[in-house]
Order: sequence, then structure tokens, then C-alpha cells
Amino acid sequence: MSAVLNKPPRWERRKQSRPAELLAAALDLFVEHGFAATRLDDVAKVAGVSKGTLYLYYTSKEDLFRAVVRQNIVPLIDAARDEIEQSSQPCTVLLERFFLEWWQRFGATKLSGILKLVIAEAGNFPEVADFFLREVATPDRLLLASILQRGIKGGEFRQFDVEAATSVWLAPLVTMVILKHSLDACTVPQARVAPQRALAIHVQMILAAITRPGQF
Amino acid sequence: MSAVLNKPPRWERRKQSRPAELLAAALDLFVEHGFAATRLDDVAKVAGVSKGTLYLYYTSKEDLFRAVVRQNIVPLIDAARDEIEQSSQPCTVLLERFFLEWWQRFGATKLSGILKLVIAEAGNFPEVADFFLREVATPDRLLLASILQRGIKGGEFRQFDVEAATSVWLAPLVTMVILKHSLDACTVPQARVAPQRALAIHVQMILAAITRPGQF
DNA sequence: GTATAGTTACTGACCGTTCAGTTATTAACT
DNA sequence: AGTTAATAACTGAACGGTCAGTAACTATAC
Repeated sequence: MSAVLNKPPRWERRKQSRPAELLAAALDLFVEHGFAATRLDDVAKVAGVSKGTLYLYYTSKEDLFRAVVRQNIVPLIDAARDEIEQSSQPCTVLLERFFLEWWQRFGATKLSGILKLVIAEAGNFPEVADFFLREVATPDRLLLASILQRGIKGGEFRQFDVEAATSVWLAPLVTMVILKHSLDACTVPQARVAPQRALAIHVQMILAAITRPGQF
Repeated sequence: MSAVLNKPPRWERRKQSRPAELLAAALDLFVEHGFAATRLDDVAKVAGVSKGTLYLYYTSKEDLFRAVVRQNIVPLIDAARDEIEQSSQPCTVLLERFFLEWWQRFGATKLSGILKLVIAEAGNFPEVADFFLREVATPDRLLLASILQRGIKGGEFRQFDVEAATSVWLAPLVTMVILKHSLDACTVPQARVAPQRALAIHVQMILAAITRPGQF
């Protein structure tokens, strides 16, 4: 009669780990379905809690989204900024690394789905787009610009319109991300150039265009 | 008392013109808000009818969308195909015209908002994306491919992987369209290269890469 | 006066958000 | 150690608003 049944509790209190688990679930679902089409019910279910719990930690869907970006993407930019500022490598090398690691650490991962989401839904959620521009896109452009500026100041690169160049040269990365998360993901297999190869050519063209001849 | 008040009718029966008016309204709203976020109530209101009337002419939201594409975009492709088949101009000229007129007749107009919509919502509405690929994207790629093939056969162009090239060379057009309809439209004015100039360089690079030296 | 283009009112599903109530956990007091 | 009171993490039903689609009705035009 008095056997210790020791039934497991219906749930546990894990205040420490809930936020991270919710963010992980939210990241996956936002990437898969976008902002509007992601249901908070589903986020909660994937995180193993009820929807009410989600609201204990985040005040709204948008708040949840901001937290996802701050946890997953903003640190990437901060780390990159540190590396660039610390580094004493030639700017040609810094520039190549910028593009290659942008793709490796961001473009090729599911994180890039967030960029696609923002671009796709900017019109319907302007505050979300504003937030992303402020905390991610603009800092990212400034990072690239800082490398270019340094290269010009140090004489490695010739002089040119840095602001325009950053926009233009980031565009191919954005395209690759968008295709990866839209048409590529859903239908007929399209003939596509491998990202690595496209990147290599991109960098090669840029360097050919701005490196001072005979430098070093 | 018996003054002829001559009150105007509360509405008119205009079976002929309703469909076109509904399509025009739908095009504008789809371009502005996307597929999911466009309300059929609003489409009807802009067209000057009630939502019930919309359902007299189109069986569903998706049906309405297909009609918008068939009325506005498919004819562009058919017209282009005719022009290309009829034309006896050199393929270098045909190729340049393909890109310039792609932009003029489609990219620069609000029609390109439909392409952005499809890319943005392909994941959530796979049937819509499939339809668009079948009736627009693939025929468009084949159009470009046909010019390239003809150029190769006629000796104007050297031999190369036409299928891969079409995908790659359409990508910049797609990027320009997407940027025009997302971040560009909503926030901080970004430094951007004018589409015309980007196109000119794009064409120039392609021709430099594939024209047989000394041809003509 | 009748066929039908058109309207209006409705249904049912969906989803972000809230909150009253429930349960695991901790602390306090025997 | 065992009982109990207090706390706070968590649940899930319900609310309020939205919207695609439907159906019952009405005015128009011939």
C-alpha cells in the first residue's frame, strides 16, 4: 500500500533555463515560418511550456523576437568588431575574411533566416525592421566600412566612395541568403552556383578593383 | 409632394468591368501588403464593391492572386517571347534588350512587388510559389536561355553552361527588386546605386565574358 | 415580373494576450 | 523528520479582435 510511487511531477520549475529554451524554439520557428505566421502557442509547445509561461519571460511577440536577435546575432557583430580592431593583418586579408566569415558564421546558418524574415516582412512590421537595421544591419555595414577606411588610410586601397561600396558589396550576400530561404527551399531544384565559389569571385573582383598596384 | 426626387441607384450592375476593377485593386494591395496580410474586405472596398461580390468572380484568395498574375505578368512574358522569336537582331543586342526591358517593363513597375511577395511568402504558401514558378519564373529563365542558345549556335557567343548562367545572371535583377520593395521602402535612406547604372555594368560584364572576339 | 448582380449579416477558425487558478518548491515551525 | 504555511513558476481556459468564406436577402435592369 505505502509503496513509494514517486510519480514524476507534471512540470518542473526551471526559471534559469526557460528563457534560453524559449529563445531556441522561437529562433527555429521564426526562421521556418516568418514573424507573422509563427504562433506563440507553437513556440511554447516546442519549448515544453505553456503559452502563459512564455509571457512570464517576454512581454510580447515583438519582445521575443528582439530577444532572439540580441542573443544570437548581435554578439556575432560585436565579436567581429573586436577581431577587426585587434587585428594587425593587411586590410586585403581582413576584407576577404569579412566576406568568408560573414557567410560561414551567419549566411550559411539558420540565423540568416532572420535576415530573410526582416526583408520579407519589413513592410508589415516597420518597428521590427527598424530594430534590425539599428542593431544589426547598420553596425554590419559600418564594420565593412571600417575595414575599407583603414585600407585607404594605410595606402593599401585607392580612394573611392566607401559608403556606396559597402551597400553594393553586401548585396550579393543578401541575395544568397534570400534565395537559400525562399525558392530554393521549396520547389524544383534549380541550377545554382555554390556559395563558396560565388564568394571567391566576389572577393577577387573587389580586390582587383581597389588594391593599389605594387602595394607590398 | 410628388416631386421627382430622381435618387441615384445605390449601385450599378456592371458584370463586364467588375473583374478588371477587382484585379486592379488586388494588385495594388498585394504589392503593398503581401499575400497573407492583404484583406479581401479591403480589395472589395478599393474596387468599390462588397466582399460578397468578389466571391462572385473569384473562388478564393489564391484564385484571385492567380488571376492577377495571369492578367498582368504572364502577358509580358508572352509578348517578350514573340519579340525575341520574330527579331533578327544580333543576340548581343537581344541580350542587352532583355535585361533593360525586364527592368523597364517589370522591375521598375509595381508588378515587381508580386515577385517580392512570392519570394517572401513562398514558405508559407507553397502552392502560390509553385504556380508562380511554373507560369512566370521558369518561362522567364527559358526566355533568357533561348537568347543565349541562339547566340551560341550562331557563333556570336562562345560555348558555356547556359542553365547555370541564366540563374546567376537573373539574380541581380531579383536583388534589385527585393531591395526596392523592402528596406528601401521603409526606413533610413540608404546610399544606393541607380538601377540603370547597375544594369549597364551587368550587361557589359556579361558581354565581355561571352562574346567571341572579332565577331562581326 | 423575373433573373441576377449586388449587399449585408453571419459563421467558424485562428491567434495574441490575459488572468484566475494549480502545483512544485522552499522555509518555517514544531 | 514531518507537518504546514508561504512563495512563485506554470497552466490552460477564455477574451477580444481579425478575417476567409457563406448564405440569405434586396435592388437593378431588361
